[in-house]
Formats: sequence, structure tokens, C-alpha cells
Amino acid sequence: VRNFRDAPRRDKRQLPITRTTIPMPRRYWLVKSEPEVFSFDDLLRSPGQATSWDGVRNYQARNFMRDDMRAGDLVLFHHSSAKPPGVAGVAEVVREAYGDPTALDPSSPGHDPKSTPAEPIWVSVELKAVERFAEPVPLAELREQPALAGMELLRRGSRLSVQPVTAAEFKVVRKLGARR
DNA sequence: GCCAACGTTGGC
DNA sequence: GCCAACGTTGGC
Repeated sequence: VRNFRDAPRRDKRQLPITRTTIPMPRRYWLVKSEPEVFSFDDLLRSPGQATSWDGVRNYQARNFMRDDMRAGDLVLFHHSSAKPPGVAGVAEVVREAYGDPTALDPSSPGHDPKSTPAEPIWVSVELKAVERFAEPVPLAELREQPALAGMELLRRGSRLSVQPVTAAEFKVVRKLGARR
């Protein structure tokens, strides 16, 4: 048991509180989009090659975007329900979570009356294109990579539309994409 | 088009 | 709080 009475007096002024910025390592993500709806080339054609990543209506995916995505994070852009499905390129988070405009817009099919500007239920981030793969890396090819055995995307029945990717997984996928 | 794997909804 | 029914996702 500590004896506080006999503990040496400390002058708090000798313990300055310094403001420090702890550099956080960049994180990696994967987002899904049906290219018929919005493809990587659509992203390249967008103003500033960036877009509001809206329409996410799953709480787990929302939480990743709202709580963990940071500006500078890199994102694998996956084409789902494509022929074949595969990763089409890399994007970067350029704006952190804000209220999903489509959830707040009464005229949008994504409108959610429970979401308000003050307390948005759903969030968007802004994504900017970084690298287009000459050809998407097919899902089947990803499945052949032992290094990707644990990847969320490859899990049976994986439906999460925003998911974390490890640095190692990201590196492997990017290398496969760069080779094309 | 099929269907597995979820997530959500709503009755009780 | 349980759980069956239903809707959606998304690979194949």
C-alpha cells in the first residue's frame, strides 16, 4: 500500500503538460460498389476524382467509417456483382465522416427520416482516386493467394461493404493490381 | 437464376 | 427477449 503522507511533494509546475501529436499509422480499407451503379472509372470522372461515399446503411460499416477511417487512409475499391467481381483500384480518404447527404435528403431514395443534420445516423466519407489497376484483380485470383487467406472479403458470406484490410493484405492486392 | 449468409422486422 | 419470416447482398 502506498503511503501518500510520506510521498515527496511534487511541484506540478515541474510536470508541464506538453501537447504531442502521436503519429497514427495509416490504415487500410476495402469498400464495395456495384460498377453498374458506381465504378472506379466513375470515380475518375468525378469532379476532383473524388466522391462522397454515401448510401452505407449497415451499422458495422457505418461504425468503421465514423470511428476509424482517417484522412490519408488507403482504400481498395472492389467491384461487386461484376463479371468478374474484383478490386479495380485504390482510393484515399480525403474527408473524414460527415452526415450522409442522401440520408438527409427527403427526395433521395436513401432518405432516412431518423437522420438529422444535428444527429446524423448515417455517415459518408470522401474518397479520391489514387491508382487505377489496368484490369481489376478478380476475386478468384485473390482466393489463390495464401497471404490473403484471412481476408474479410474472401470469407464465406461476407457482406460487409466497408471493411478493414491489413497492411500486408493491402500490399499483396496492390502488387497484383500493379502487375497488370 | 440460385441460394447461402446475414441483418432487420415485428409478433408474441 | 426470442425467433420466424422476410429482405438484401453478392458470389457462383
